[in-house]
Amino acid sequence: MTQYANIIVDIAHEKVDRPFQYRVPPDMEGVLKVGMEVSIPFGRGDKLRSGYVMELTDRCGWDPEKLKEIRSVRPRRESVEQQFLELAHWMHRRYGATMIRCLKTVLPVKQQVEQEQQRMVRLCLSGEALLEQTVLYEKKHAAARLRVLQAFSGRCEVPYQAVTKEINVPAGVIKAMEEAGILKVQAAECYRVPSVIRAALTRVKEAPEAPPELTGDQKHIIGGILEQYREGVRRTVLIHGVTGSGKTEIYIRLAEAMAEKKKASIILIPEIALTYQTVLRFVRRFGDRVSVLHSRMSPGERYDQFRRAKNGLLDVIIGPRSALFAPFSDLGLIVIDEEHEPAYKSDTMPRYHARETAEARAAMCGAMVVLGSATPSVEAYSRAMDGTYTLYTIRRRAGEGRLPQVSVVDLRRELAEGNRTMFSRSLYEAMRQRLEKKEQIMLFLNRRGYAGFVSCRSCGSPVKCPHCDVSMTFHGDPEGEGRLICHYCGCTIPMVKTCPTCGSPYIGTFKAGTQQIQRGVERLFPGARVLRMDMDTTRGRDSYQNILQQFARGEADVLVGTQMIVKGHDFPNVTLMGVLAADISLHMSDYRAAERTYQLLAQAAGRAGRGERGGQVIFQTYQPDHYAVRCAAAHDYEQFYKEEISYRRLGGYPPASHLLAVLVGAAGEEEAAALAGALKEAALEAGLPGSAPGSEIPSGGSEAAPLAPFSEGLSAMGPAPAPVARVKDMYQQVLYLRHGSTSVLAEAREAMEAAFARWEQGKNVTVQYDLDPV
DNA sequence: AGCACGCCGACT
DNA sequence: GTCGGCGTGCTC
Repeated sequence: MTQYANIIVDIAHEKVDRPFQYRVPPDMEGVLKVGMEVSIPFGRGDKLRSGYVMELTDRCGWDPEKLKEIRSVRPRRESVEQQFLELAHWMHRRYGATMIRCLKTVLPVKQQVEQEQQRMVRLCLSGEALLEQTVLYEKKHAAARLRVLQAFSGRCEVPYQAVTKEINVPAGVIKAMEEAGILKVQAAECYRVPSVIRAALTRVKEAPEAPPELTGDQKHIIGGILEQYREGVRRTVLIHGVTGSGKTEIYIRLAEAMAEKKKASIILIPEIALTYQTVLRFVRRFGDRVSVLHSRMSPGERYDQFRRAKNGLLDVIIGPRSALFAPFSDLGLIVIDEEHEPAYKSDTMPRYHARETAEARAAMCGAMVVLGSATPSVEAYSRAMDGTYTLYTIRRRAGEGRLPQVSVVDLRRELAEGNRTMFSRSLYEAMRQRLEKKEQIMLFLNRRGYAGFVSCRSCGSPVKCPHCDVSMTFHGDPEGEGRLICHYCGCTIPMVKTCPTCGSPYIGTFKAGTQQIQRGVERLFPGARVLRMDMDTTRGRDSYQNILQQFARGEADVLVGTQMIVKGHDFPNVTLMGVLAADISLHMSDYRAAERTYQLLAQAAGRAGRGERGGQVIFQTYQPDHYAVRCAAAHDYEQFYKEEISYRRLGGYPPASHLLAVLVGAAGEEEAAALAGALKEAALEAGLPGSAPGSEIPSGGSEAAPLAPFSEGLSAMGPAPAPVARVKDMYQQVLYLRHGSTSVLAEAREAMEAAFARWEQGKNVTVQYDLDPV
């Protein structure tokens, strides 16, 4: 079957950075696997080069006569590259992106443009000898060589790139000159140290500080994890600890224990959570053996950190999900802080999830994964509940801090009693008191899921899809006629005039922005200084930090903002946190709506009263009885989880099953729908087993043990117009496939890929796959 | 990247 | 002629 192999040759140059096809010798069939390193003849002359098997196939895409044969399989190297190849292959199978895309995600090594600039050409001649050589070349009319010599006028080193690109000298000439002893090419190994690290290093030198005393909880957890590690158990650990419970200190101690064993650690954080304070704490303990990655770094600077990791100069790297691919050859620990954050899911192909990928990488090199969150994802917590993960819970905060008192205000009541403003009477009263006492206030407008959601202002009910139990989305002119669409199954109904639950006419789309709220506060409390933080006011480079610092310095009394104000920094003078419409995010047309709402509300509640003054939190909501609101107010994650997981089981949503989103794009609306329909047919008719025990794609032993699968067979929802139905004049349709096993979904994907290859009508069609989309 | 091929002017 | 050197194009 697999007579041909697509192979990438191990030459770092764009010109050959694509697969070449080779014949698989008969005796290698069955032995040869994707990811293996092989010896192949490449180019003229029959010198053998090394290459990596990208794909095995029975289709020949070249003149069969001209194909060369693989010579031999190279012995498996225990290198990081080998591990990453395996990891790329795992991603390819699990997430369905092309092998090359997976490789590029995993091996940032191929971006050697920057590194090329590091390569220097040095002149070995001087004075007399140089002059002699120049005369000789002039005589021979060796123009290229003369150009090289001229390039050295006034300096003794020239970048290699400058010689080949700018003065257009062939690499062969440089090589010949090097062999003649005129030049020397050398790679200058110098690393740029990120400025944050440099600043922290000076600070630490000037003001050293002893590591903090551990609390009982911390000691217990660190001891437990290290004991599990010593015993060779590599079960993922989930630390469920409220904000301020000292999780960072646990990560630091674990990384220290690893460093003692000469093993490296990767600390993943959501981009926004990386603060100078965190970096400083790590630098105090690891000095220059810790580094960071962040989005403001240039590709070269980022790559330098990877090189430091590869060359054994680092014990710890801190960064966003891409830090997962730091090339440590001896990795001991991967920490994922704020594990529930949606930022851990990639939004480009391959759409991998950092949690799953971390587990896959850890399994390949014997490392351990530790997750931390104050509001764990339902996926992670369900694994803790079924024993796949080890769970540690910290209920107390590390310092004196107490959890703030949360009160829930029913906005339906306010409406019924004639209050049509955005501020309930109790929020108004609380704000008045704080302003009088010169304490600070944060107002959080939960805008996630804001677009197009329709709900009743009398009873609080959103309009839900009759089939899918998720909120429907309004499409059309807000003032005129419109329709409601379910983005899971495509079900469409005309816009309702009265509430289907209570019959009230007060139903419609929610209209309020941070700007209106800012104006509202200024009108109600003239003299109050109000700062606003949202997408509009944080467009500039440092505006995000600037606004937070202004507020921290006490230059404003009220900070109004969207999600970005609930994560991050502590403001000891903030004693009131108001959430203006706690339930908005419940209306996202997404099965994760309740989970996201709980997380945002819990985070918001954690923002107030971090100082010794204690704090008050007010949730305004149209749905005070919803469990996400109720449980967040009571700081009761366990209760929230119980209600949420039963809803997921009932609806057959992850983690009770797995969903594969298929995003189809085409130039025409009909074509997109037709292709999506054809793919659905192909998947359902592939004759896939209802359930296939033991056939899961391995993911480091932590694949969800299916919790009472929703239904035995493969089922499909849709196709429906995608939430953003038209992107760059391409019509998008989305189709969902559901099954308890990711490997069955992978097979379904293969069937769809085959159907897609057959389609090719109009050419301008795209398909993207997204496993367990966020 | 690395190699061969075709081209060009210079010199035994 | 042919040799040393240059620039280009191709590699399954």
